[in-house]
Amino acid sequence: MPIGLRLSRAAKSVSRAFDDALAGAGGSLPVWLILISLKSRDLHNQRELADVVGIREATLTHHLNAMDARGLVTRRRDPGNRRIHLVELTEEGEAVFGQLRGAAMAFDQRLRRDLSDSDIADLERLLSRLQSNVADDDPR
Amino acid sequence: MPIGLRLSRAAKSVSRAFDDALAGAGGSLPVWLILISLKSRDLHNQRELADVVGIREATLTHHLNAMDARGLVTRRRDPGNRRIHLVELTEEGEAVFGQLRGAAMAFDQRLRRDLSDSDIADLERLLSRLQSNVADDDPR
DNA sequence: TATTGTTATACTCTATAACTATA
DNA sequence: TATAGTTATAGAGTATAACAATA
Repeated sequence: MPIGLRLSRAAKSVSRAFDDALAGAGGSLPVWLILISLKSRDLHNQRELADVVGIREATLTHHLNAMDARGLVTRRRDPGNRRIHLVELTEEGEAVFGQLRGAAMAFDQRLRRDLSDSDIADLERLLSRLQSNVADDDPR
Repeated sequence: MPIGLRLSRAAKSVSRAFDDALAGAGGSLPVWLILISLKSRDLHNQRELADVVGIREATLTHHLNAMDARGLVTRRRDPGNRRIHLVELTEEGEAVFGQLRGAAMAFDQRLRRDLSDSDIADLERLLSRLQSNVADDDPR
């Protein structure tokens, strides 16, 4: 079987299970990616955030609007450069982040079941290889 | 980094590149999965086809409608059990299948670049493990 | 003019529920 | 009643293009 198809099928199963886990904790994959990016990286504008998450700026705006409506984030102008919107987590946003992190960690435990550290290292190495093998054709 | 996130990111990159490759050959992932399933398996009804592809029956009907409109497949009643619709490739469907197979094989070559047979075997083993680790929660 | 982000719009994939036809 | 498939509808995620605000 083509390795792309194999990866695609595994990723579909795993992604769906992960989506379910995140949904059970009040989130979704894009919301989780946005929250964890905001928490763990020093991002200077929405363009960088969109890049990290792997989506377009307009798509990010769409998600931020929904997260704003849910009270998870606020956007305010950067006084130093008023074109830039500083995205910040609200208290509710922090709470949801904690929930999702818990769900993601539990999911990770389940995923790693029966896998040794060296298995994980192999997997990460192989996934990185695959990713770099298509990188030239995936400039998004 | 959580292994689910790592897989998710790799799969996103690879899937997008694969989608692009298939789109360049006149198809898409679901169309390719449906065509290859029809060609390589002995399926008895649409329920089985949907299962193999990993989608719902109604979702499959949606794709078959589009493929029918494009002239890739025909559906006719099974004379032995008129509830069953036999899905068959048209000449055009065969041609598109060939195109997509070519694109998929070329993509696979690119994906395997610098990977040994044993790397591929490792990857398949690890992906299978991940898949089985979430299988109980992914009955779709 | 260039940069940052939003709005408007639309597409793809997916799903659930209700339905038709057949057994 | 049960099975096979379709239709109707909707929702999530994504994208492009045109726009407004700021520099």
